Amino acid sequence: MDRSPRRRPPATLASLAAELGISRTTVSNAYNRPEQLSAQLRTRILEAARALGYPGPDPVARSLRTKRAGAIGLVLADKVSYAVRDPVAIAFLEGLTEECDRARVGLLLVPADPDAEDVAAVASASIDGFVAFAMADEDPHLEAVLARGVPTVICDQPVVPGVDSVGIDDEQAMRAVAEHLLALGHRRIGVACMRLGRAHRDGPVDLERQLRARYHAQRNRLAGLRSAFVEAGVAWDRIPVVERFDNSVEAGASAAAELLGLDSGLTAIITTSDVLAFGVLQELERRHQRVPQDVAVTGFDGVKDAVARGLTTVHQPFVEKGRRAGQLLLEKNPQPGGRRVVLPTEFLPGSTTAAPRT
Amino acid sequence: MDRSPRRRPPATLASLAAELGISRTTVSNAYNRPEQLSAQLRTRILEAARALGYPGPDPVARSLRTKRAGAIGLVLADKVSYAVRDPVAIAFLEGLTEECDRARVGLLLVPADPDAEDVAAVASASIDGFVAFAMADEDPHLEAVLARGVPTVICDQPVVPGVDSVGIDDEQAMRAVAEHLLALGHRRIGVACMRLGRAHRDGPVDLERQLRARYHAQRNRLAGLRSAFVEAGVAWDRIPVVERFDNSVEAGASAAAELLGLDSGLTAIITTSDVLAFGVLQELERRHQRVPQDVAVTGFDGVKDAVARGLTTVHQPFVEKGRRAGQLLLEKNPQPGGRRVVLPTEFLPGSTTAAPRT
DNA sequence: TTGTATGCGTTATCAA
DNA sequence: TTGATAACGCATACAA
Repeated sequence: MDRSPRRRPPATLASLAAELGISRTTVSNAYNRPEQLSAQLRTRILEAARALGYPGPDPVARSLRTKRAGAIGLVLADKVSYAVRDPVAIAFLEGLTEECDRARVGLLLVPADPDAEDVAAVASASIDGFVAFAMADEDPHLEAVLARGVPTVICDQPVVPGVDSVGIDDEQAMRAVAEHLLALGHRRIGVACMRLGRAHRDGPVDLERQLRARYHAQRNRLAGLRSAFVEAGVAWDRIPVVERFDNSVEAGASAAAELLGLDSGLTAIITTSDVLAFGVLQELERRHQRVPQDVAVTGFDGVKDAVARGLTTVHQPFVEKGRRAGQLLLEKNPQPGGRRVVLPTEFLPGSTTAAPRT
Repeated sequence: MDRSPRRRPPATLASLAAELGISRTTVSNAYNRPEQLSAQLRTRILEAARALGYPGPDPVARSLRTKRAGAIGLVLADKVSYAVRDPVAIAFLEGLTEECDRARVGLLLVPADPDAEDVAAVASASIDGFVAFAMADEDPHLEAVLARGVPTVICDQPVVPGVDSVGIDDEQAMRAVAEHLLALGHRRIGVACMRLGRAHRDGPVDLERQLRARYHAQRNRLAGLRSAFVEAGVAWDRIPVVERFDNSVEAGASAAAELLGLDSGLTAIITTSDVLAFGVLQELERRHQRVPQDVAVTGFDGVKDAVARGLTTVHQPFVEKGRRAGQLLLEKNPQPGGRRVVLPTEFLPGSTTAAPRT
């Protein structure tokens, strides 16, 4: 990544000025303040620049001087490639990039691999502000973001004093799902949730781990289920909960298999993401279990595919979430931080839930 | 976006060193070369940093000094938000971000609104290299990319001497579609293509405009159709071709309407993207025209949805395309530019094409 | 293990 | 309309 066709040291503003026998200021103005010099001189400068292979003012040096990078950074709890693989992340990006376009700033996707404690990418991102999306409570990458001291908006994370945040009421949203299934008469229900900590771990989750979950959204969604169950007189400790590190269809399928292994008489499986729910559906189909007759299934997020397939789920406005995050970060007249935006969710009953058979 | 809780001028490496009565070098080492100083001193420095609110070495200043930004830029022929809306762009990003993750660099999405001649974002992006994706031949943003003189890989664009490129054989790929329909017996065929120039323009396209199309992929796909038709003895100038600026379902629907207006006896509609094809299908359904019995439809790209819906299309390996672009740009041992990667495509006959009636 | 000196390439300020 | 000067904040070669 360093093949340059040049010989001599690359031209700079200074070398160009020297060559022309004029000052650096004038050369700088030729690029940044065209009206500050005669069109004639400007043309001469630009031509000399071309002749010398001067590519124009160095962006980094300019940023150093102007204290503007012209970009904001997005950090999420995973590799960069996750951001363009997960439908929820993509939808969030849709809203966020809309605001970037409006403000004419770039968006830097910053790597934050949960397997790596390597925070360098966060510390060395040349940006004017950060959006942190769905990160674990003590993720060092998150701490690095906060430590940068640049304007920041956090999403789907616990409130941090003085920092703007955007989110939903996960607990309340998930209660709707539980109440729906309970009202239908389900009692033997399994739960498949996403990662609860930064370490790879798949398997059953005890109450202790549920309460200590490091991911705000997962913790609160489980809490919503728990309180609804308890209120309905269903012993929560009888409800099998399994965790999957990856939020993938495959993970959902294996979670379903594990749940049915724990209790083959389950009449419903609740998941904390639509993607996991797709996996559950897949596994049930493989086992020739009918949905919803044999097993009811629910998701969370309300992504397009889920709605199209009639999955019972909860819609959260992820595009709007990204948009609001962008607005908070990019607004013209900076406000003091610490604002809190809570977006509404909507329970979407679908065709994957019904009353259990007798 | 500028709310800082600080009073005095923000701390720097120098001010911190001064405060501690040590040299800047040592403070720098505390961050970048921990093994170069005693753990004790290092701790003292880091603590003082925290106390003074010093967020660590400034990334921009560091980049200026080290000549590394730790990020690459992606420029495509549209706003940033397009990159996360179009399924092909998303898939390309999937491959590209994989390589970013591997190389531990960030990805900067650079705005290049076709409506704006504003090239500043490209000129001022702090990056170590560029990927240019599907840009118009004389797009000023593309010229700005090339002018930057940083390592660059171009995708789905005409070869530029000395610049690495990745692409497919659009002409050949599209020929397969034409030959398929011709073999089935279709003769009255309409074509819906994507934008052929940077200016907004929807409507019929004459041969002149086809030949002068500024978008490499569109130009070649049309050429592929043309040569196949001519070879089969079908007069190309009888084939209605309509253009749509937006690559959207709505655009596809309106293109279908326009084509049927031009020739209500069409037995097949060819599109140059799956997304447009979805729109065509939608419009045909609205008109109670059956596919493929009344009208056959083809797409291009082979996106997931298209395959799932049985659209007759051409699959191109966009994920691999992004991956290869990333590899060329990020490889450890830089090679001289000018390499050319041409990826294979695959014609995928589906259920949306059949012989015309009678 | 620590410090000194220098330069990275630019823009802002102010004076001419 | 143009130019001189002074930062911007840091890392590196080299000396101590």
